[in-house]
Amino acid sequence: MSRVKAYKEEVVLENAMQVFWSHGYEATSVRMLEKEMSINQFSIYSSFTNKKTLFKRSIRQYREYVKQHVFSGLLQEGAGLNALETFFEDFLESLEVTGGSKGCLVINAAAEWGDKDAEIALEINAYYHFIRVMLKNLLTNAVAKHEIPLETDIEKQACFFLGIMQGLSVASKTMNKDQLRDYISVAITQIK
Amino acid sequence: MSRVKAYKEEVVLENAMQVFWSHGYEATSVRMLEKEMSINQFSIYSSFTNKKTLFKRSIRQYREYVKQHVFSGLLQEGAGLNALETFFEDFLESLEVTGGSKGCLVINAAAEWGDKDAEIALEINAYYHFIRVMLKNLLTNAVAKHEIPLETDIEKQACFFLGIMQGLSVASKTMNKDQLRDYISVAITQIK
DNA sequence: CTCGTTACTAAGCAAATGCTTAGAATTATT
DNA sequence: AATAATTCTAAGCATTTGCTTAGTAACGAG
Repeated sequence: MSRVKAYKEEVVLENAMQVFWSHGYEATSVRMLEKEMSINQFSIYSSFTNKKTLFKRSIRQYREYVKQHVFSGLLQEGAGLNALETFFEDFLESLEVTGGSKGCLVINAAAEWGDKDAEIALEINAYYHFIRVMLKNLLTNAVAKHEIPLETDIEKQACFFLGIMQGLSVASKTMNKDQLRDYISVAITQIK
Repeated sequence: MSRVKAYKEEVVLENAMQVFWSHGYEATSVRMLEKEMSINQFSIYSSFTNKKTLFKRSIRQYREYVKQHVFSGLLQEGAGLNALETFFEDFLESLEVTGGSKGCLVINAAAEWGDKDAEIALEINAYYHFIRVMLKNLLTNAVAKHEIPLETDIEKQACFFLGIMQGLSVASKTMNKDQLRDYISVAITQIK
């Protein structure tokens, strides 16, 4: 049935996500997108409707990305407090190479959009939900391993560490490594 | 000496700051600014050079604004842990009226700009410095009042609470009151 | 090979962007 | 009242914005 697409939506979407991640929504133009996606505007709009829809898809794509490239250690079967500490250490390590980080695409989106668009807010909350569930599993494991006290309020601590990650996302853009290390250190120490 | 300005720079700057606070840098157009500032483009450029300079001035203006309207309790002579707890409680209270908050202008700027512009990064760091100093004073008072342990690492805790505020700024845009309460509760409990 | 459907190219659209400018209006000084 | 300096009005500038469209190319089905 007719001509076939010369690109795969999943791969051009990944590229779009990277552009939005680097520049945010407003500062990303469709011209930038067509360059980085290596397709032209017609194809963008035919596959993704409009810029906002492409952005929503990028948020979902980002979630898949971090599952594989950022949170893999935290998502492993039985991951506990050690995994969390390693995650933060690795994050700090990755900083001295790059300088300031790009932060988290979704948290950047939350800062940029806030509550203004209901559909975007939905995507943001879905991402937060994913993080919170991941953290709750991890904390449950940590209790089972006796890494943290039995009476730990897991729901509460999951909200706390979600907030910590939101802080870390924006703090890592301008604050230096030592300050970030202090920040993380206090967050981890309090749960032991 | 010639014709006199029909506006005061300090008052139109305050208005400009409010627009940037509500919409961020990119999503704020010069047309929006001239409406809210009640002066036209010529006057904007003649008083503030260009959009970016106006934004930098707005960041400084915001610092003065929060000194009076947000952090007044924390800046009072001898303010300690009680003041900090009250601050967070008041913040939570203010949320159920508004729905999601606008967050902090400077933290929004950090999320939007990151490290990309050296001058903006400087303004952001100046603001962070102001917050950190305020927190250190507060924590020093708290130690003196025996509200928190004598051996408290004040530098470390100041970095921690600065991070907490960054997290709170973005979290308060989409997360609900109960989740935010959990987040704050853990942060406060750990220091006692 | 032809036909019908879909994808691609490239040009183009109106609207909005940040910023400038020519000319009129207003003021303190002389 | 005349002058010189500055502010204001409003139109206009080139460029960029998100998005569309007319024409052409590719491909599977018959």
